[in-house]
Amino acid sequence: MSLSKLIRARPDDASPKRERRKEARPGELLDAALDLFVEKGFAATRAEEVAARAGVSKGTLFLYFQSKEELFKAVISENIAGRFTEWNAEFDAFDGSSADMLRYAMNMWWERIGATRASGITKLIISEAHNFPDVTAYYQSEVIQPGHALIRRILQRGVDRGEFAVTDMDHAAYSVIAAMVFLVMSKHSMGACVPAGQALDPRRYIDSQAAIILGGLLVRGGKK
Amino acid sequence: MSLSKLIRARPDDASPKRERRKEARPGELLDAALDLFVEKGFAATRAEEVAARAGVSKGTLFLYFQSKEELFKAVISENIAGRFTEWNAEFDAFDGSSADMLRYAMNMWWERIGATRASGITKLIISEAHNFPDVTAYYQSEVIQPGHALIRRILQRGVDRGEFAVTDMDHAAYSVIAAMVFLVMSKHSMGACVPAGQALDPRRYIDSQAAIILGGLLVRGGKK
Amino acid sequence: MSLSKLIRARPDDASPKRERRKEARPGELLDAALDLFVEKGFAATRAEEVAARAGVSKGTLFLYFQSKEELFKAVISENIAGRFTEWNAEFDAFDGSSADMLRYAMNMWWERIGATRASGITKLIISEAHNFPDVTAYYQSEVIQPGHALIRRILQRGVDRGEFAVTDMDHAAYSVIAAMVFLVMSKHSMGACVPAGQALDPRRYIDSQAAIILGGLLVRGGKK
Amino acid sequence: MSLSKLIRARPDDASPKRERRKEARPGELLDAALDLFVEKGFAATRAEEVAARAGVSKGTLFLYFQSKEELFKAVISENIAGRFTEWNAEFDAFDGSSADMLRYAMNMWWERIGATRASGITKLIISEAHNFPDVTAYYQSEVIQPGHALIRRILQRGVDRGEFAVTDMDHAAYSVIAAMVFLVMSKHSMGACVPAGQALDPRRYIDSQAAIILGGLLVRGGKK
DNA sequence: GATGAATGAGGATTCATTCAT
DNA sequence: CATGAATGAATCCTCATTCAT
Repeated sequence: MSLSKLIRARPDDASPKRERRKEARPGELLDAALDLFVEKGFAATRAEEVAARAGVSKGTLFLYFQSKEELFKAVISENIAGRFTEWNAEFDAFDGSSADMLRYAMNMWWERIGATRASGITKLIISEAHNFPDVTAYYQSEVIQPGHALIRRILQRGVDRGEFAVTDMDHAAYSVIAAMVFLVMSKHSMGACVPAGQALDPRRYIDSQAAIILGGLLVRGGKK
Repeated sequence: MSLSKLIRARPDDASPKRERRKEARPGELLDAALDLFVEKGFAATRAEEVAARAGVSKGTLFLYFQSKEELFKAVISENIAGRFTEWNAEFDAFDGSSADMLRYAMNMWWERIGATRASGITKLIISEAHNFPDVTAYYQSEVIQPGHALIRRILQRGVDRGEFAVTDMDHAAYSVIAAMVFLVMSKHSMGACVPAGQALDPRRYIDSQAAIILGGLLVRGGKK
Repeated sequence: MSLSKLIRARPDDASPKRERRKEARPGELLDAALDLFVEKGFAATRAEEVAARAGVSKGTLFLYFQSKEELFKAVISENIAGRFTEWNAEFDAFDGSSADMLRYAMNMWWERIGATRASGITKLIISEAHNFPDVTAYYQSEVIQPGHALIRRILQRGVDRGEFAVTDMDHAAYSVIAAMVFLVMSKHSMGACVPAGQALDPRRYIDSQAAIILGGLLVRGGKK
Repeated sequence: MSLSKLIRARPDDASPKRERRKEARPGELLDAALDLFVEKGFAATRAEEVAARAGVSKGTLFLYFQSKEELFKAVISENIAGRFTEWNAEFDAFDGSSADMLRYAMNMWWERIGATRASGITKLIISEAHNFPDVTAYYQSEVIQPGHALIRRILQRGVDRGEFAVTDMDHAAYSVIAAMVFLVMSKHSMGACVPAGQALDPRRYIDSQAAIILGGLLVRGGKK
């Protein structure tokens, strides 16, 4: 065994660097960060690993992001928070019944968030938010609030159009959120709480939850 | 210098430290640990904090528990794992219908676990299990397995007595677990995912979930 | 796994206590200490282990010995230092030639020290003395000095009786000590520096070293 | 908050700390480590002290060496293990009699190891090997084995050329090693076992030991 | 005398972050 | 812009020693 083998070549578990792209972009860092945070947890992911997976050096990460927490916020922004504008616009243009709109919203969430890597963010927030108050605050104001607003908006539309009868708007919105949270949990974390691997079918779960929720909302005799 | 000079004549001098002592120490430590783990997370809680809250020094904690992880396992044992014997005995003696038995089980869980500090353990496992494989393994074998067995046992009893028609035992058991996990999450972690504080009424949630589950289990025309 | 198994029953590796003798004596502690110190090293032996092997509690050890270092000194005293009086007396009474006296001394050392557990003390001093200055000082004054004096005394007797011609007394004494140190090292520590297990025959080594030393001391034509 | 706000515009503020940097760091650390390990013992030397003597911070040490034990191995490699290749080459080219070769080897060892700081390593192994099995194993395979092989090689050459008559190769090799170990011990550790400071003359000791060993090896009437 | 519960100083190692190049 | 060498705060755990009982 030679001396050189006894000297740390490189920080221990720096993942195999992908081919360095000349113009390493913040985007690649965000990508790598999302993967690693979801895979290993936020606290357990080392900044250097993120940099390595993005094919840049540790220093570069901090060139673009002030801190690991800011990186997390940016990941949230990139994958969820920053898309509300687009989603809101989409709903502005929606033309069908409010029941369809709600079903559409829930399915769209599944397609664009729930079924994608982005769903891991929700899991991360649930798991680790406690230790990172800044991130929690950011998530509250940039995701929870707009998300809740979006749902209320659909419900309000139903009420305004005489389709829904809503007594407690918050509670109704909450039912929708609960379904989504539940799907995320069963996808990411329930492993530890469930013995075998019988996964829930998400589409069917969404449909059945939507049906239950609408059952409680629809004006009797009104349009479906 | 002769041997006799090396043997001490009398205690040297009184230092300024001494404290009380008991044998209820482990209990006090487990108590403090549960509180702090739930409040701050397992990883984020320092061993010394646990000791301090129990009113002892750091060293004392390690006198009773080999490591922080062992302490966690002991917390799990004390609050959940160690109580399955008692619960199993209770169900041995249960006399009513299997539907009542299931409702009773779910409500009992809420009273003894869900509504108590112990529910925090489930949250901890969901949040941090990933980083502590030993603890996860312990929880799997000492909580998940026996818990699952207990539920299956109730379902099997229903089948054996002609009350339930169960096609997929695992899936049915899973529905029960899902309800409990959901309650725990909404109590401990959903804060981050829900805007206002409209808490779900756990009793009603349990009742409604039990109704839904039983709706899928009961033999038509059979005894309720 | 029950809670009680998760709580440390007893300090980890406290050896199996021998049957507690009603009158645990310092002697048993010294015995246990010598064994353990030689086996594991002084620093690496925990006070509690010594106590356990002696069948008493940790507290009792400190009742008899002010500190672990004092215990070490007492071990030295008991096994080596304290026996010089007896040895000196023995040599006062010695009647043969000085060459025989030297051979006798070297062989006696082997029988009473080198071949016994006590030889481990020399090894300990060589290995660990550096970190325990008090012990070193004690060993110097209670073993090295009297031992050296004893050897010089033999040499001086040879000179006084016209048997030896000694030019450098210290150097001559040193040759004797070197032989003994070498035997101890080869018995206790050389393992790490020697590949196979071809042990040196100590008796023959002593004889040959004695012959060499005497070859340098004896007056030509004088009595052997 | 938009994504662009999360990306840092400029470095925040200059903190009051910065130091020099090089790539000769490992060497400086190995140097400092050898000094301190020999001076205070391996276990008794704190990692931070090594770093401080090398003029760097604690963290820097662990940047280059995975652990204190790896640092020790690297010290061994740098000072002894890594030099066997060179030594073997030197002996490949040796041209004189095998007796000269043996004398040369012993003297060369003294010059390059025995008389230098590197000799402290042997002492460390003898003293502390017991508590660090990994280091012991490394030393065995990287120093003891090749060293023994080197000596046997010289002896075998003597036999092959009809110069030596060797009955027990291991025992002969062992005699050579014993001389070297003895010198190391008298230099580093015997202090504790010898009263005054009359140091042995190493050169003369080596010569006399070589003579004795060769006395037992040389074929009578053969070439010297 | 004995006990053993309690203490707390001491040290290796990790990793986010900085900054000279 | 990018690098990566350097930093040092933070934390678990051990074990000699004390002292109330």
